[in-house]
Amino acid sequence: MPELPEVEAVRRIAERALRGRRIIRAHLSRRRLCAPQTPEEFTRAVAGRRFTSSERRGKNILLHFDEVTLWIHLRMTGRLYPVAGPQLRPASTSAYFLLDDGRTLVFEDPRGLGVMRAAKRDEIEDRLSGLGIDPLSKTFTADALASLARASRGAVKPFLMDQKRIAGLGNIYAAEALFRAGIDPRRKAASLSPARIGRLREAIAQVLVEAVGSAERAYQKPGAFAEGESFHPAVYGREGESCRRCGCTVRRIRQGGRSTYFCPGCQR
DNA sequence: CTGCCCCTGTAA
DNA sequence: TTACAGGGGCAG
Repeated sequence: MPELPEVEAVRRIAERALRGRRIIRAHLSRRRLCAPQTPEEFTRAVAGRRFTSSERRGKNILLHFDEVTLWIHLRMTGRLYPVAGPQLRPASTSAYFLLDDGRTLVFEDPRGLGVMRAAKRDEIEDRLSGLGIDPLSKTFTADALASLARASRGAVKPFLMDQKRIAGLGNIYAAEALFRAGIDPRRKAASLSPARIGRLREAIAQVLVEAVGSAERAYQKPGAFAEGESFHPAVYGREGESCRRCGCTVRRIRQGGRSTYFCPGCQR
């Protein structure tokens, strides 16, 4: 579920819950979550730590504490959110952190693909050093996108989802950005004209900023971790429906083992 | 690049 | 029952 906008919203919410706080203790009920670290090593590493700051790198969340950094990747179905007390965490919780103000930070993950690790900041930084440009950063310029595109050989949609080039775009927002830029997802990234690269860069930034806002609003609603509550995709998940802009039927194809949705009328 | 894997839930 | 799901790592 989470791409950059959802991850950024989760980070902001976690930051607010953790500011000025200390972790009393942690509990993990799914060993794989922190592998190869053992749950014992993990919980010992974070117990008693005081929160200092947080950051996001692509779809990764880094929570810095004195002496230790907590790295979290939500993958497909991970959820991280604070609840008022320990008794309020749901049965599907795979980890939780008791805070010194009585609240609990819950990590829920029905599919169990999410990952977490507690380690020194440098070690975490090393692991993330291969990530590409964050599309919300100032360095994500048309020139930067152009040089990345020139170096690629494949279709633009899988190109946009490659975290080593651009960090944070996933299946939904890659498709939505291409729709806004009017680009066929099957086109070779290297074949895009400078004008189209410029439009694509703009579309990416625009769709992500919009979606961060929606995600934050959706997550803040009590009880609802409902996704896409306010963000309405133009093409994603709309196979067979008509394009709201040109009326053509939205198509679904496969690229890199995943569904790509696009409008054959608007995207060329 | 593609295909397969990880794991569980949900819808057709 | 099968296909698919917004993640990524791996081998080929």
